[in-house]
Amino acid sequence: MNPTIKDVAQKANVSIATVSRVLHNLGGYSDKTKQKVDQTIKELKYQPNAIARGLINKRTQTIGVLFPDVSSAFSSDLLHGIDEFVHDRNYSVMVCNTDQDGKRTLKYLQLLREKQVDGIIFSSEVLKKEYYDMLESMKVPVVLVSSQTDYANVPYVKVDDYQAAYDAVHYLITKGHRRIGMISGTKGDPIAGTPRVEGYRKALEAQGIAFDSRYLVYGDFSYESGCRAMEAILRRTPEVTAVFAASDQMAIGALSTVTKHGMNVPEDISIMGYDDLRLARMVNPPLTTVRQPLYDIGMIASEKLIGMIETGEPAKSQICTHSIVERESVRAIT
Amino acid sequence: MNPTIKDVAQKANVSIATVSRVLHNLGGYSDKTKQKVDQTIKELKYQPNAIARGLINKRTQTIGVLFPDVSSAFSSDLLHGIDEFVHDRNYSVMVCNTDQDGKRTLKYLQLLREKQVDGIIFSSEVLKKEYYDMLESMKVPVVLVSSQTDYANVPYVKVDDYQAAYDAVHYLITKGHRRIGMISGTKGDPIAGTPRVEGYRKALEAQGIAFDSRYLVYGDFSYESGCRAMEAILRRTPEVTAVFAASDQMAIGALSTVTKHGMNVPEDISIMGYDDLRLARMVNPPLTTVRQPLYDIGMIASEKLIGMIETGEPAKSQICTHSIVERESVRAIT
DNA sequence: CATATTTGAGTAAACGTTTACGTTAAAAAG
DNA sequence: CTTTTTAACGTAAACGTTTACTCAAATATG
Repeated sequence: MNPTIKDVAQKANVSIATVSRVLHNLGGYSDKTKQKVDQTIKELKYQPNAIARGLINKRTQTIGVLFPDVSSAFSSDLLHGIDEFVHDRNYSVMVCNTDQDGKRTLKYLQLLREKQVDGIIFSSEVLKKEYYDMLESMKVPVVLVSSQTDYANVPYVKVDDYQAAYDAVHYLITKGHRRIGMISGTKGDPIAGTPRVEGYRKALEAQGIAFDSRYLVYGDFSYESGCRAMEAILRRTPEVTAVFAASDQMAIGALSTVTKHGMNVPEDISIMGYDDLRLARMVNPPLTTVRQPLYDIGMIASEKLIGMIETGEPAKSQICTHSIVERESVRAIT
Repeated sequence: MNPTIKDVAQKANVSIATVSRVLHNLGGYSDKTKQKVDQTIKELKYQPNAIARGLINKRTQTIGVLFPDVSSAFSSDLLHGIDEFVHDRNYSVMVCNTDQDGKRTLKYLQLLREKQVDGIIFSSEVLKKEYYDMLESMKVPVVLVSSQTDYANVPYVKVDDYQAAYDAVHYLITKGHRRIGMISGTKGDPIAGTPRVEGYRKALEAQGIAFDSRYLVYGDFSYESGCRAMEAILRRTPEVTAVFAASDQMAIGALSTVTKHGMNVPEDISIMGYDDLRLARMVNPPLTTVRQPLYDIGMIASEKLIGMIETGEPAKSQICTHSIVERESVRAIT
C-alpha cells in the first residue's frame, strides 16, 4: 500500500490535521514541525489521494468532454486546446466518444455524473431536451462548443456560422465568381447546416446573384460525401466556377474528385473549405478556407467552464472570430 | 445536494447495507424489499457516487493515457480505439498531452497517481528510467503503445517497425525502383527512427542495392519536415525515382513539395508513406503506405491493460501486423 | 503579576460507499 | 416441540482526506 497521510503523521509524531495543514500551507504550525513533516513526506514518498480529497471536497478537479468523434481532426484540435488550458488550472479531462448516437450520449452523461466531474464540455452535437434535462439534474456547469441551444442558461462558444459562410461566399464573389456551388453539411443541422446555407444564399443575393437550388448539394461533412457531392455538381451543373464546402473534409473530397476528372484546382474550378483543419494546408493545392480557431475555442470553453465551476456564476456565450485564410485553391477570374 | 444511499435507505425504511445489496444484486433480501428499494431509487433519482465507491474499493475504473500530441491524427486514432474498448468495459479515460517534454510527462504521471487511475497507457514516447521508476513506485499496470523498453516487465503493443520498413522498401523494389530515397523520422529515435532506417537499408542490400547515405535524409515526422527533406532530396539527389517516408505526414509534405516543383507523383517520382492515417486517402494522389492498425492497437492495448488490472497478472507484448495499402502514389517502372 | 490574546497543535466528525459480522425470526430437521 | 439451519436484514468499521472545534502553552497587554 501507498503511504497515507496517517503514516506521515505517525512517523513525524504529529496529528493528521497538522500534516494536512502543512500540505496546504494553512499555517498553524511552527517552522520546526513543518520541516519535520516535509522531511517525512519526502522519506515516505507520500502522495495525497485525490479520491479521498474529492469525496470530502465534493470537487474532483476533473471535467468531462463529449465528442461525436474523438478521432476527427476537428475534435482533436479542440481537445488539444481544452487539455492545455485545463491542465494549467489543475484539472484533468475525461473524454467520451458519443458516436453521434443518443443512447451513448445519455449513458456517458450518466457515467460522468457518477464520476462526479465538476463540469462538462459538450461539443458539436445539438443539445436535445433529453440531454438538457439530465444535465440540469446533475447540477453541473456545462458549456457547449460549436453548438447552441434555446435553453437560455447554457453558454456556448462558437463561430458565427452564418457570417462565416457569408464571408466565404462573398470572398469568392470578389474573386469574380458568380456561378458558385455549395456543398452543405447535413441537411437541417441547426448549427453547421442551415446557417451556413443561409449565409451562402444571402451573400449571393447581396451581390444580385439569384440563388439557384441546383447549385446546392448536401453532404454530411465527411470526405466521402464531399466526393459524392462534387460528382453530382460536375454532372449536373458543370458551369460552376467555384464551390464552397461547409467543411474542409468535404472540400478535400471535392478537390480529389475534381482532379480525378482530369481537371485542375484552381485553374478549372475553385474550391473553398470551412474549418481550417491541419490538413487544409497539406493537400494539393493548399486549401483556401474559413478558419475556426478550434484550439482557441477549446481554451475559451475551458476557461468559461472552470470559471463557472469556481465562481458558481453563469458564463456568457461567446462568438469567436473566424477569418479567411487564403491559400491556393481559389483563383480570381475576370 | 444529490440524494445519497442514505436518503434511499431512509425513505425505503431499510438499512444502507440493504440498499447497497440490491444495488449490486448480492442477494440477502426479499423480493418485496427489492421492489421497494428499486422504487425509491427511481423516485429519488439516486445515482451512486463513484468517488466514494472508489475510495473504499481502491478502484476508480479510470485509466490514464499519455500522448505527446493529442491533436495528431496518430494519437486520435489510437485514442478512438482505446476509448471504444475501455468504455465497453466500464472504464473511463483521462487524457494527458505531454508535449514531448520530460517535465510534463512526470507531472502528469504524478497527477494520474493522485487521481488513482487503475492503469496507464503510455504512447509514442520512450520510457526513460525516470518515468519507469515513477511508474514502478505507483504500482499501477502500464502498457506501452508504439514504444518499447528494456524494462522487461512492461508490455508493449506495436508494429514491427523494422519489418514494416523493410516490406515497404521491398515493395518499391519489386515495382522496379532501385534509386530509393528515404525520409527518416527523428534521428536516433529508438522506435520509429533507427529500426525503420535499418529496414530500409537491409531491404536494399537484400536486393543487391548498395546503401547510399546521400539518399537518406532526416525529418521529425512532421509535414513541414517532410517538405524540407524533399527539397533536400530534389536538390542533392534528383535521380531518385521513389522515396519512402517514415510517416504519412512527411510523405504528404514530400508530395506537396514535388508538386510544387512542377513534377507529378507518381509519374515523375513515387512516394510511399508510413502509418495509413485517415488523410493518406484524402491527398492527391492517394498515398500508398504501410498501414499500422492504430484503432486496433488502441483496443488491444486497452484490453491488455484492463486484463492486468483485473487479474493482476502481467500481459505479454504484442506485435501487430502491418500491411501495405496500395493506392496511387507509387508507380511501377520498367 | 494577573489577565487576555495568540500560537501550535490535537480530536473527531464528515464525505458516500462497501462489507464483515451480528442478530432475529422463520423454516427445516429431528 | 426442540434444535438447527437459513433467510433477511441491521450495525458499524473502514477507505483517506478536510476542517470545525477544542485546548494548552506561550506571549502580549494592562
